[in-house]
Amino acid sequence: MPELPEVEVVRAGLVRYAVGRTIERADVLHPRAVRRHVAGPDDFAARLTGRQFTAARRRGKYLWLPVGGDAADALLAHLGMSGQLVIGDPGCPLSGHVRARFTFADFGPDLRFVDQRTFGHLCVVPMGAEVPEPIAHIAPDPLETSFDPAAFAAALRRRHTGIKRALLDQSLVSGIGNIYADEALWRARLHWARPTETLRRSEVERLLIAARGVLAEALVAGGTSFDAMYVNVNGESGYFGRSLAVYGRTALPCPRCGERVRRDAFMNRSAYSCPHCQPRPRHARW
DNA sequence: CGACTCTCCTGGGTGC
DNA sequence: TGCACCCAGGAGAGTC
Repeated sequence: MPELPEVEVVRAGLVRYAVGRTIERADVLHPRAVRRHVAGPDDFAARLTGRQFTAARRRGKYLWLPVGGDAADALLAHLGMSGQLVIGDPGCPLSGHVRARFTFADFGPDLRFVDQRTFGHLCVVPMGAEVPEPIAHIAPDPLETSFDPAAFAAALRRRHTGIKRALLDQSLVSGIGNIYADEALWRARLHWARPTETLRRSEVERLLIAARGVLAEALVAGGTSFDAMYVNVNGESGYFGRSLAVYGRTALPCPRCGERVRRDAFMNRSAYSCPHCQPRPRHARW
């Protein structure tokens, strides 16, 4: 699933393969892909046709590509669970899950938005501020220079919820999803249901170091892939999956102590942790 | 406003 | 073999 490292790998690929190119045609192949573009698929395509991608930016799991021209607009994208932005040969037939395609005036490789589970989306938004208005509520991510660790620690301890739920809240800290939340908590030796208001400063500090570490290492590895669900713009998979300590490793040994990894039901999904390194707190909250 | 649940979607896996 | 189910999960809408 694309989280911060995977989205950043895609962003870097877009800088290389899309920025500087002029869109000749935008085709929406599945209306759901542009459901957040309220004016509809035709308007979406019209707003991009003939315009040039001038940059590729990211905040958390959101990507946007400003387009040059009369209006200051940007193509905003979220990959959801299974979304990919990949380059392709315009002469080759499109696979079944291509939801949108952009062809370029230079007749070079096209850009395809592929999304099997259709949780991802694209829209064209006005670029007024530093960050597009629809994602103004998304907090900086832990690798951004504008990320304020002290403000994060204070906000975290004002919350009354479980630490994992807080890590997944993109308005508190962005870029972290189910995989890296579990991995960061394991590194920091914190249980996922630990109440945020009981966290000590030193524990928040440990958690931030853990989160930054796991995100940075995954980024270097090109992201996490379990299958072809996540790929870079060239269709290649990352290899961080082999470095995961607990995520998806039910009953396998904890790399630190050897205890068997447990899987708990959490918010209609899963939380993976080590029963020894991450003991359940007295007053669990989730 | 904060905390929390529900909903959207597809295809691979599983149990009967 | 077929079919009903379950599961993966990001984030916004909705509820209390």
